[in-house]
Amino acid sequence: MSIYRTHNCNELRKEDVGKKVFLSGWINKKRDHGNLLFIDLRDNYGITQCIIDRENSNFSTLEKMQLETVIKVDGEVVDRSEETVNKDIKTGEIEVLIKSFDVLGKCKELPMPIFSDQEYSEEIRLKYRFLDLRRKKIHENIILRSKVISFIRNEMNKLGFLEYQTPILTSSSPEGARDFLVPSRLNPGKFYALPQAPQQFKQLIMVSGFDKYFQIAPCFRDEDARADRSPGEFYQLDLEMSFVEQEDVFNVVEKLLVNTFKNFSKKKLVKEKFPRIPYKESMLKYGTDKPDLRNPLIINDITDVFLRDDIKFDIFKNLVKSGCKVRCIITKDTKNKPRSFFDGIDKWAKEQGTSGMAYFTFDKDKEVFGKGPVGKFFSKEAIEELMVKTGANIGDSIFFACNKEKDLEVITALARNKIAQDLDLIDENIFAFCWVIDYPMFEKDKETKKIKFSHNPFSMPQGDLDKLDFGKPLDILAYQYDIVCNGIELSSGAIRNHIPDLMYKLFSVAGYNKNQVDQKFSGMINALNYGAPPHGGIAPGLDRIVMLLANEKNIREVTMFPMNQNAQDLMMNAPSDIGEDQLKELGISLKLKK
RNA sequence: GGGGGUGUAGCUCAGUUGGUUAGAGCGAUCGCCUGUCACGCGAUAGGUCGAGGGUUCGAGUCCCUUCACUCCCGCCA
Repeated sequence: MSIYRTHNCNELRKEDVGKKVFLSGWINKKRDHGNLLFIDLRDNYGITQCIIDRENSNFSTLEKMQLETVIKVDGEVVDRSEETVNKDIKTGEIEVLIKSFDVLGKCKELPMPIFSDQEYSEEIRLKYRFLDLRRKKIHENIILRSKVISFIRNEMNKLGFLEYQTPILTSSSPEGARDFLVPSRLNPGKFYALPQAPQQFKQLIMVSGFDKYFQIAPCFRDEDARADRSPGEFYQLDLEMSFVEQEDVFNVVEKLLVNTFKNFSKKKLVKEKFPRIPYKESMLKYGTDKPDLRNPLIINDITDVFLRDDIKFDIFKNLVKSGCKVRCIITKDTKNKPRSFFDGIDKWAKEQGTSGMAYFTFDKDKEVFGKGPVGKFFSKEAIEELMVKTGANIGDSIFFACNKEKDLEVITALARNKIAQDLDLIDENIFAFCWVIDYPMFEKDKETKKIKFSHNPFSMPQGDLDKLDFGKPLDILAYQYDIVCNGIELSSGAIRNHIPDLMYKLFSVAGYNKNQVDQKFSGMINALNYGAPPHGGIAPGLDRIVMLLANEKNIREVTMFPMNQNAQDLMMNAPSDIGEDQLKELGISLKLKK
């Protein structure tokens, strides 16, 4: 038996009345009645009310104890009268009559209260993270995270995957995010990089013949933070399989995610077979490659209609002639919405730095007409064509904007969210998953205008490999796929290119010659020459999965010891200065910008 | 690198048009209280109003600079 406790703080029940017990934990709350003192004793498992009165010689010292002091209570379990039962806690039918107590850990005056639903500044929470983590909500989030991880490990094992570790100190790679670098003492002037993902290693594991790999893998990227993106480090459920096609990966991952989400959340999954949306279609219908399918609104391209002569909306017509497109969103049955709703959307769109959203409502007297400020520019026939094209009915409204395709995608995607919010169309109690598939292999860099890999340079191109047209690289699609849930990108993956010659060709399109490829990806390109199996995989972001399950908007709420937005650990004081001697040993001198 | 928000007691916040000695709740300290579970009641202490500069008879409040935190854009194969 432990010298500290016979039971934890969530264990004692009516049946235990009369038992002599030890409990240890934190003083969560005191209620001092002068001659009678209630103490809520808290540990990881729950809360037990302990009680002592003035008759006991320990009363006055216990009365003075700071909250959050760790004590051991020696007492007896006693029954509570019916009126004093607390139904909110599992131990609420009993209490522990304190005989004596010991202080196990003293506590200074607290910089932040533990027992409170208040919000606190991020700064103080992160500096005193060990206190913050005692609070109920985040304590439960972290436990949830642990349970999700162990559930996933178990599921992966059941699916025949084995977990392997890959190096943390590895080489810098030219594609992708900024690397975190680690100087090498034994190789002065040279640097390791922390892996942005175990991408090459997991492919090497396949070449090594292990068939099915997974890992709860730490990934390091030196990029700026967001609410759903930790600076520095995050975790992926990294997985890879040999002798598979896209479909095989989909089957495994759908099974895993459906089981996980069903097991840990009460929210309903809209579809257990995730819909598949080609990248191009997603950009058109949702304006983004991470569509929130809880939102029923869909974007339509109506550029053609603006070629008609009986539309007098000259601003848009002229833009269309110069190559712009027109896209719209139809809202169902919004005829009677107040003017403020429509103008609100337009005003909001202008605030987003666009030319705004035009709108009218499909209405009918003797014949159909457009009701609203710009309705008069559209003939009866033009309106009828719009209704056919968009599936709109009398009483529905149309919001539309005109711009170059890329800008138009951005604004219509934002408008789709905004309108859905205003009309309260998004069901918060569901998970809507989808696959986004058929990503283009390459894209044009906005600034340099050069061709670059749009996602993963190791992806396998689609189609007949002998007939790929490298003269039109932007038309080449890849076996590259993302999983999106409620508008959040959960993971991306691909069937990999395991054919060295093809790899060289694709890299040459992106501006790397054979030597550069050999040098930068030596381990992998070399391995592919010695009998590589066809393989593919994916890497769902673990932190984001837990965020969705815990219903949190910020990744720090599901991370035990996160850094702040400037990638500083306020509790441990990282990063920190280092001594001259350490620098000298590494052959490094600092030239800091002022 | 750029844009927005916030910064007042240990914590969470209020503070009017620029106007007397900057307030409240929680926490702390002291006192009272034997059935609370956000216990109750009374008192006390606690402030560089993020920092610096300016305007003004007078600045928590207006202006400029700067710092910190946060959200977003860029970035994140």
